[in-house]
Amino acid sequence: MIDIAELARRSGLPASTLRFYEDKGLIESVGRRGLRRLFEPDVLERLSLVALGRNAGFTLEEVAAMFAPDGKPRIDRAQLSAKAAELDRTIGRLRAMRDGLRHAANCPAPDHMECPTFRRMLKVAGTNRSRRRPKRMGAGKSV
Amino acid sequence: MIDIAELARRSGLPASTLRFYEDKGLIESVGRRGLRRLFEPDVLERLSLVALGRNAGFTLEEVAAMFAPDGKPRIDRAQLSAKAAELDRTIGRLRAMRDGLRHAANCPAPDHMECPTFRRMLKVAGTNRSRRRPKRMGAGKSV
DNA sequence: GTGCCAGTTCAAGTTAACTTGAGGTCAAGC
DNA sequence: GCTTGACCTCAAGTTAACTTGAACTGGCAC
Repeated sequence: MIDIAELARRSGLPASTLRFYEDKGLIESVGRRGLRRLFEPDVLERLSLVALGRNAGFTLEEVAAMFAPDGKPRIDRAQLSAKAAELDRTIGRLRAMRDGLRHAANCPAPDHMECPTFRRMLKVAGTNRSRRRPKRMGAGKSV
Repeated sequence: MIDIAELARRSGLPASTLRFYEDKGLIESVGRRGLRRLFEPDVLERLSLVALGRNAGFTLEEVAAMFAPDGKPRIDRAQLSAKAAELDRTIGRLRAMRDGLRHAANCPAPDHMECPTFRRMLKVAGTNRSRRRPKRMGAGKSV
């Protein structure tokens, strides 16, 4: 049984986030001392799972859905594969973009618009429109 | 001189977005026919540049700053290099995550928590916390 | 027993990048 | 000349993931 301050310290997450996560059903407190929440230490593992899911690009809602009602992780392999494939596509796009940026940074052309590589990037940028992708990247402190 | 409907059609962006972009200083209209905005056709290239920047992970504000007051792109090579390096780090993280997801999707362990690879991912997820990264991914329709 | 301070609740604010809605305008077609 | 519908403005709403603020509470040290 650890209190919220302790959990915050050990997880590196602010207490406000822990309350928010509890509200969202991502973690559970097991009681109170006064008003103060008490958690089981294994919530730390749970928080790692949440950080992992967020890192992989899942939304908090998706992460929440990955826990069975009993609290055990219930991970859908097809969903993981799908996310892996999505990451793979993202990686491809980012690599092209990175290479293009590097080129542009070193390109001798006085005006970028005259550089063929730059113009090719422009074309690529104009392709592949897919509306509304969340895709926030951030990790979680060591837990 | 094309009107906003034409620009919307050719850029694939809704008129509301074009107005929004004008408001943000990303594009400029050169006049009106009645209330209706009129644009020079080269705004299309400008929109491609915006799409490119967004693809590379710049915010709209950063993209706006890339245009000199005279309207010509004024691109900071150091900034491009920095963004390339940032993309490179992101790519590394995503690759690790993708590989981990693939493994987890195929892992025979009955409970993911018993899989060493999965546990390693958990550890990694717990590292590398960097607050507030926007990182929206989306492209722009052919322009 | 009492005051402190870290906790609590709940609503509202934040950021990015847009979208939506209400109410208004006007060029063009009939 | 009148209707119409696409465009206009401006404010407010949307989403994700939190943070912040105001008002309150209660275990613990003294």
